[in-house]
Amino acid sequence: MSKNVSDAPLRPSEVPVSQRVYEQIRESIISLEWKPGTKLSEKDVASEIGVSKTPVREAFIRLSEEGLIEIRPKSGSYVSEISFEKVYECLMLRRAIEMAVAAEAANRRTTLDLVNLQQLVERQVEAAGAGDGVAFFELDRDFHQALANIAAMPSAIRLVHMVRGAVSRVQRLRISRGENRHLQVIEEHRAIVAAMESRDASAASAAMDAHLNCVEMFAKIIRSPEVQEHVTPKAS
Amino acid sequence: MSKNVSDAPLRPSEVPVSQRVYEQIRESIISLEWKPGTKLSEKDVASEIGVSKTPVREAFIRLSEEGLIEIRPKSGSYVSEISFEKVYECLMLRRAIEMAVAAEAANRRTTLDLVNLQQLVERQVEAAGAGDGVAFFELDRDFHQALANIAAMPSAIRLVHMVRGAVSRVQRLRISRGENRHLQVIEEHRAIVAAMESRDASAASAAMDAHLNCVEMFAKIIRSPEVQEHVTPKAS
DNA sequence: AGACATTTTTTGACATATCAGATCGACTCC
DNA sequence: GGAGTCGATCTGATATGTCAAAAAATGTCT
Repeated sequence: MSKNVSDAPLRPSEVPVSQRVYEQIRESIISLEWKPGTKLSEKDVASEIGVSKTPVREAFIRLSEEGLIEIRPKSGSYVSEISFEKVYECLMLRRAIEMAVAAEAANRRTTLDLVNLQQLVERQVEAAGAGDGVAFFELDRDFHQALANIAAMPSAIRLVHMVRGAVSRVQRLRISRGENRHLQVIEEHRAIVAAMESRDASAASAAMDAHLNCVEMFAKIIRSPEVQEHVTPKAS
Repeated sequence: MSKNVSDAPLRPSEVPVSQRVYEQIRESIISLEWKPGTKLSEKDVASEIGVSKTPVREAFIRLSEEGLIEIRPKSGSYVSEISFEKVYECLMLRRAIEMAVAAEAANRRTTLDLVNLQQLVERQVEAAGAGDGVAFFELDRDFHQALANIAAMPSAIRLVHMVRGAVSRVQRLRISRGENRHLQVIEEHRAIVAAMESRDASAASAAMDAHLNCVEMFAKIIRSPEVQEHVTPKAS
């Protein structure tokens, strides 16, 4: 009776604290709430979030593995600087991984998979029509994740997630700028689905290549004036 | 005086304990000294190595991120099972990443880079001639790492490292079997260098594709009887 | 005043302690 | 006899404490 079982079960055990801390810090970094170069003390962050140093430390480890923070032993932890080189590298890596995913998915897709992909694209059409950028963004993520599932490449999701961290900071800036290429994305997704339909691995790979054209993306990013302000000067 | 400064702990600060623990555990897993499914208790491993649980836990986190161990919260940590699906996925991912690296390296390589690559290949020829499998293996690693450096893609190295973990366990088995394709590897490396020389990104990518032909590699792995014994049965 | 040595403080690396969930076996009740 | 239950115990998750290295502040000598 004393235990609340059905009241507002916050599920204190459902999701580990370290995971929550990780996501929270990651969001703070990606949203540029914590600017590049900011010093992060384990103790301070811990007390700010309201947990002990341990989960914060574990989150720091994971974040440093995906390059979002830099841990200088016995000295301090800092939010990683944004460099064009790093952004470009991550764009290339994501493209490479997703091309492989698309190719493999084209080989493995079932009829049901195809239908699901088509539905995802349709829902993206709706979201774009409704001007719901957030939903569109999530559906885009779902689309790529669905491809990874079809390809039976779960690790690819993890790798892409890691690599996207570096890009997200600058992408967020561009998105908030009002720019959107929803209609173009939908067409590109349709091209990928079409390749899936014909089980054409090379076509799927090529369509994904076009979808994640890193050169063009990078050019757009570079042009964005908001990004310029947040990027680290070349001399470093 | 009571503190031993020069006794056994040569450089207590040189390399972090958690890093050493990580490498040690990783080696134990990859060498199959710790077989898939083995239960790893933080406490036991800690006392076995002679450190506290904290660095062990940090090592566990990193190892679980690259899929070598599986942490079941509040229950236990286990050495991950080897599955053909996972091995094949990791082969594909590595190939995809390294193809991108090769393409970018072909675009960026300087004359000095080219010379260094050629020297690396020559040293591989010597190692192969001397039958020094270990040196050959290390030079192979150096070759791929050099490509990543030329391409200015440091994250690629990390990703490949993570992905290789899953493959290393079965590759180790094949290597110990006496099989080696040193001469073939050298030829493939030469093809990559040739593409570098002509700054031909697509040729470099294709050469790397041939070098890391995952279908063929996977077929060889599957055939290997030693591997069969260590892989997890499909039903699981 | 400026460069160097010292100390003081901050910080993360690591150790230890505590807590709560998961497991498994013994026991009970049907 | 078997299914369900309860709890002893093991385990990882988290909190707290300790310590040494690095950076910053201070003092000192030239």
